[in-house]
Amino acid sequence: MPGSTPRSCEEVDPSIRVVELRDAIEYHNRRYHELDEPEVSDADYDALVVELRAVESEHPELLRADSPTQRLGFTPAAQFSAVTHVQPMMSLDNVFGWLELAAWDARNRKLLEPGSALRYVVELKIDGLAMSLTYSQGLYKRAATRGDGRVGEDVTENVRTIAAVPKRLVTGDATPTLLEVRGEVYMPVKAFADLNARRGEAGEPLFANPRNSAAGSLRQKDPRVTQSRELSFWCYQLGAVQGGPALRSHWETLMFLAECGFPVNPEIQVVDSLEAVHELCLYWQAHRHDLPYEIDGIVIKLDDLAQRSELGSTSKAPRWAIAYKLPPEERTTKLLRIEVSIGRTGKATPFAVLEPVFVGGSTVGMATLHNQDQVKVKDVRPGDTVLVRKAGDVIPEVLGPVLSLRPEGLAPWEFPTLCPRCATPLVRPDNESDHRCPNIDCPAQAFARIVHFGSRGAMDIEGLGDKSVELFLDRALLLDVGDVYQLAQRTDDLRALDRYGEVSIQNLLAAIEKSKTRPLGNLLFALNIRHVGGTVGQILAKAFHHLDSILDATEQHIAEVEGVGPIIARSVFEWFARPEHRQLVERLRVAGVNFEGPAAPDVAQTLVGMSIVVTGTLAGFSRDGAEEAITSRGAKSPSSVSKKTTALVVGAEPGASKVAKAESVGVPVLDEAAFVHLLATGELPTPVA
DNA sequence: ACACCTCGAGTTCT
DNA sequence: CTCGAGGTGT
Repeated sequence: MPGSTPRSCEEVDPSIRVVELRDAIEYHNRRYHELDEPEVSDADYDALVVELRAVESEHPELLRADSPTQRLGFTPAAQFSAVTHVQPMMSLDNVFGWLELAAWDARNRKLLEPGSALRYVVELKIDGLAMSLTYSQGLYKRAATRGDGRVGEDVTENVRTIAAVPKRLVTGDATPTLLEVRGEVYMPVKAFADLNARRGEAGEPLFANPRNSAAGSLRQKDPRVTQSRELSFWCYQLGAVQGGPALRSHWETLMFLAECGFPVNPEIQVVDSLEAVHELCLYWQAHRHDLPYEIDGIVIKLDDLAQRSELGSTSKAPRWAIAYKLPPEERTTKLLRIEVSIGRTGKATPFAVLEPVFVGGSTVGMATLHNQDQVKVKDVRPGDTVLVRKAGDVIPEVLGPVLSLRPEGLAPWEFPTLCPRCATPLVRPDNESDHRCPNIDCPAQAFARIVHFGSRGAMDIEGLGDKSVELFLDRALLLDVGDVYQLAQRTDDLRALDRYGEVSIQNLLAAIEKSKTRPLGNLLFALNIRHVGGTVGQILAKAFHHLDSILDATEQHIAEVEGVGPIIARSVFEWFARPEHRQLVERLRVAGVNFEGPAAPDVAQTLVGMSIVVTGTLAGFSRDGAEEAITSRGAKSPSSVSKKTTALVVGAEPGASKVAKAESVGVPVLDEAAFVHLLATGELPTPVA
């Protein structure tokens, strides 16, 4: 039996010893796992593995990708370093129906030689994570996420644990020296359900959907966790390749990949008419849930590789492929009851409490109904079966009742007359559509005010989220916004709370201390003045420079500010006129909160007069960071595209509606590189035809 | 008076 | 994201 020889590296040629050890470990692995007849104790087995790892780390040149130390995920990932893709991983343009699909096809035919016959490969768009796998001399070398398309994360060690990903390719005599493939890592619905069941039992938070679950499983520090998650993989595209066979069509490519040992989805089909493509799209639209994994669309690719290179790509996406997006899913569920929540300004918002239903990738239990009129227009009643969908893929929306299923004699819903929290009669002013709780001391309002005070864009106090605020209110550590800066004097009470150790207390107090330096615009936003949001807060800060100037200003004076009309002016003036608000301001002053206007701009004002909208995820900026980069250079950054928008910056996974709007009104669309250039120089890239 | 942009506010789930 | 409504320009 191999492996029983003495194990000093000095006595034995390491290159021979490595082979002995590998063979021995493989041998015992088989006895253990396949034959269920182990010959050695676990400790002896472990010793072999330890020795192999030691030899390999002393002689890295002997390390091989198919070594058991690698395959079994023993090596923890070195924390996801960045990988620049050899060929960028582009996203696909979307179409939403036959007309757009036909338009895509018509454009292709125009660009290709007249009368060319087209064949299409129709693939499922798996809802997982796009991945680039690299093989060197037929051995698994590296896995990288798509990232922003140009640079992704190195997840080699985690992906190595996925059984469906081949570690050694089955190639005949023609092993490509380098092979890069693209595919999707996903979690089968069954594995997802099992995982969540286990997590539920263990009291761990549940994953919302298989996609998030797969993403979370891949981002594990310890590959053994990834290994336990039953991830799988479909391969759908060949990337860079050196020394492979000559391929003329995508279908041939897929066959080649399958021969190499890559899992290729069995549902992939080749058809030669666009009508047939569309038929398949409609088929999958109806049968998406028959599959053991989730899909979010259909991908259509031109089969002929020569035609593909003739068509080429735009900066964003290849012309030769398109994603047929499945329409947002609609489901019916029971409307259990309608409740009313009270916001920080006292606004009473009705919302639907639903029997939880899985729609569009997550389980929905609640959905806003906006106001009384909306409830009336939709005519939804507690007890109804209602149609629910995702608006913009995220926010659940109640579309309306299924009248045929309405129980007999179901009464319309009446807006409550009393505040659900403090029982003060709700008021609805004439000509307004909102009900409000007029009681400024309503605990529901105080709660929402404090949460808002600490939120991002306002005083930005980490550790003062809704959970903590709820707890502090409950223990009377806070009554309202003004008490936040007195928390530092209540450390003994904080320590008495179960969930608060010394570290979290110090973190919270440090965050509160830091918030005292926020600029005036943030403070104004934080104060919960009606009609003063982030933007108006900045406008007022720019106009007055100091909180005391606003305190002293007349209503007319405030209304003269550009962008502030009579209604906002009155709201601001009346807010500062109230004694309890004056008192709050003095408490903030005593605590040492900064009252002064925006710091003088220390970046070049390259974007004055522009209006730049951002959508999707950028690699180098957070959402707020991008906005900050824009506004600090003198431009506006509204959240929607209009004719006046200077440019739309598109990151990964952009909002489709914004991109569509920008294209329809002719607003230039920039990628991140162009955005960076714009920030630095104020120049838009010259449009390419 | 009207059209059109913007903004505020509340919202869901991770 | 959606709705309502404020601000501005015609």
